[in-house]
Amino acid sequence: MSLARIARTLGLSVTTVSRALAGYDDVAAGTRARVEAEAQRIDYRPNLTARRLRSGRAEAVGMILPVGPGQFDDPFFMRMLSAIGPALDAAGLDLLVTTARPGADEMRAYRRMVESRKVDGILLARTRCHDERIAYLIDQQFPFVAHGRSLEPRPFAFVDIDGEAACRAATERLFGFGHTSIALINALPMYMFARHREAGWRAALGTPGALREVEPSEETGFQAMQDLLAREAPTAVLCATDRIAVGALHALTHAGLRAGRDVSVIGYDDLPLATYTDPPLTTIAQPIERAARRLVEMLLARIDGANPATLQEVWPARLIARQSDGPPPAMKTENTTRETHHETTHCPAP
Amino acid sequence: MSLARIARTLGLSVTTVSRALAGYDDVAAGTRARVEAEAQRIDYRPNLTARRLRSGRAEAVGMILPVGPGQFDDPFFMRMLSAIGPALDAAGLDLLVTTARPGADEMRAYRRMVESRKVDGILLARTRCHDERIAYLIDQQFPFVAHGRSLEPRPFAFVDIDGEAACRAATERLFGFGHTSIALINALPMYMFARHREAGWRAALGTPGALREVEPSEETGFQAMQDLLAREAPTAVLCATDRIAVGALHALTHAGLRAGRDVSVIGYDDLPLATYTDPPLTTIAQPIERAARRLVEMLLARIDGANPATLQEVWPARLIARQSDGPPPAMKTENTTRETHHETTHCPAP
DNA sequence: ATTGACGCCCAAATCGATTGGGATTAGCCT
DNA sequence: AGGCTAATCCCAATCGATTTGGGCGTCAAT
Repeated sequence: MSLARIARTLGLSVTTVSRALAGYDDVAAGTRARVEAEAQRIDYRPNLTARRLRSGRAEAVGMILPVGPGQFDDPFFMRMLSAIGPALDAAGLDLLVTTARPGADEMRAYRRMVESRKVDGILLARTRCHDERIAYLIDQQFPFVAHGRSLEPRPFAFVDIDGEAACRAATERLFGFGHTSIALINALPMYMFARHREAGWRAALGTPGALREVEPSEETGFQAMQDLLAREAPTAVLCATDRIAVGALHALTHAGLRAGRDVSVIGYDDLPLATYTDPPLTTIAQPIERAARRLVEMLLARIDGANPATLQEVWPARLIARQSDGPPPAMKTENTTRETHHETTHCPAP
Repeated sequence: MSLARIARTLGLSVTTVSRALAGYDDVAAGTRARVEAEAQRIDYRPNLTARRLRSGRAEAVGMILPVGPGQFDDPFFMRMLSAIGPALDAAGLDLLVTTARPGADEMRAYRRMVESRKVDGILLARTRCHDERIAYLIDQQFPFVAHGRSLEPRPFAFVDIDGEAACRAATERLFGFGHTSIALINALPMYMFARHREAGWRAALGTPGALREVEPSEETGFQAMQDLLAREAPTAVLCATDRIAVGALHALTHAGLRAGRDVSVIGYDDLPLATYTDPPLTTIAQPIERAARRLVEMLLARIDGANPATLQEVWPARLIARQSDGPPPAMKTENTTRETHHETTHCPAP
């Protein structure tokens, strides 16, 4: 309809109009000017579908959001989407979002996305230690990048945050306060990030304490903390996510304990909320937005055929000290120099 | 490549293969069986791009997420996305997500989406009283449905939650406790939902109290509450969102006051978090997921040409009573029957 | 035997943009 | 004049599926 319309109006062939607009140099300057003027006049937009059919490229990337009880409103994906959006926009790519509940549904969603050729590449988040999705995409040689590592032996492109170093630093901070047994309420060990956080916790000097593994949410954090209080009664607890930490804080309140005084709590994610818990939550901040932008860059490179082994980055996280941690009760009076609100500590790389 | 491949393998024409697969009745039963078997064998998937080009339909709907400081991780959109996903899936539609920061950027994103014909319809959320996006889409006669109403005089399809009735019920509940002056920390009045919540607050019996209007977040809720405490010192505060309420609760703690005893707080949204604040937050729950599914149904109807005036629904919200509200301090001893955890009250329709 | 009526199948056009391989013309050289 | 090059422009094929408008047998009715 459209290229043809310009061609008809100007008495040219569709070919010439197309080439004029595409910048070929076998179009006379005057002709090109006429074409451009007319295109401007009728506000011409190439039909993307036609272009896609011809070029074989979808000019879109896909992302599959896990949905289901407990994770339907995980703030994490929203932050990623927000950062990915503008980056893709700049590259002229669309973002196709599909949802799938973990399980059989999920692989079907990936297969459909790959086979239908609706997208040129896929963004994958919340990687798992043994990740069927990653194996499938590598098998298919389909371009993708992951937020997070995996135990998959074949190389793939990823950006990850160094949760191990961050958790080691957080645990050492707690040991530094004088705690002797530090519990970890972790995410399920199927998630790669959980494994890294646990490794950091274990790598810290001193004896690690009790471990709980839950699907992260306020509810599960609450329950895990209640359970810890009833059994091991730790004086410090590292939580794999802020949502877990919120539940844990509530469990403390519920038990008549005060976080930061009776029991230290450190979270992970630095949700906006974390400043406004009671007490404000010491937590670990990840540069999700920057990571998301880098993921898009990498995906473009992968689509252009870049070697995935050269596209692997691990970025540092940083600890945001607030008031939910401190010396254990027995030592309370000894240590008077508390961290100040919003102090920032950079975790060292491993 | 594909239909043609089946045709070549079977010695048929592309036409016949297409018609066999599409269920036309001018294909012999045996031929159809052979075609279907072969399609199965090579796992045939029609090329969507080609189908789209031919049919002129994009088989996709779009949604534009507002991004920018303060709202980048609003849980609201994530919940909508989660519910929209499966519904679209069932209808065979893709979801194209774009991001835009409010302002000039935003309208450009809408225009691009409409003009490029990348989508057949648009889902629009967080409506504003005077909403340029709605006006534009109506002007263009482009199918869309909104989550929320607007002051736009021309009819358009929407599902909205009756925030007015909900807020009136919440305010009356507070009056019922014996509060005499009830403040409202509202969202900015440009948002239609804010206007409705304010209307409900005003419609309740008794004298309304102080009003604050903020871009909803924990931070702004915190500041507004501090300001209220310094000036009007209300004994009850209704918050337009749970994020505001979280900030408000923190401001109370900060001031040495206890929510639910010294000052009553009611939120709105029933985030998963709300159960785990201190004290657990009395709030208003919206059926976002069901609404999102209905929005998809409506959008399909609109794409098929349905009259938007017949696609307008307002659904009730319900109050979830927890422990952040109760009688004002002076009357504390009189009232001993407190609402129990998780009690549910249905708000009457207006 | 002619005429319909089916039953089954196919060629070709179509959607809109892109592209390889010419075609045409003018200008220049020998 | 014949030959060549360069500058412009266009034909036709292509991407893959859908759809229009028949074509060609076969069989029954007239």
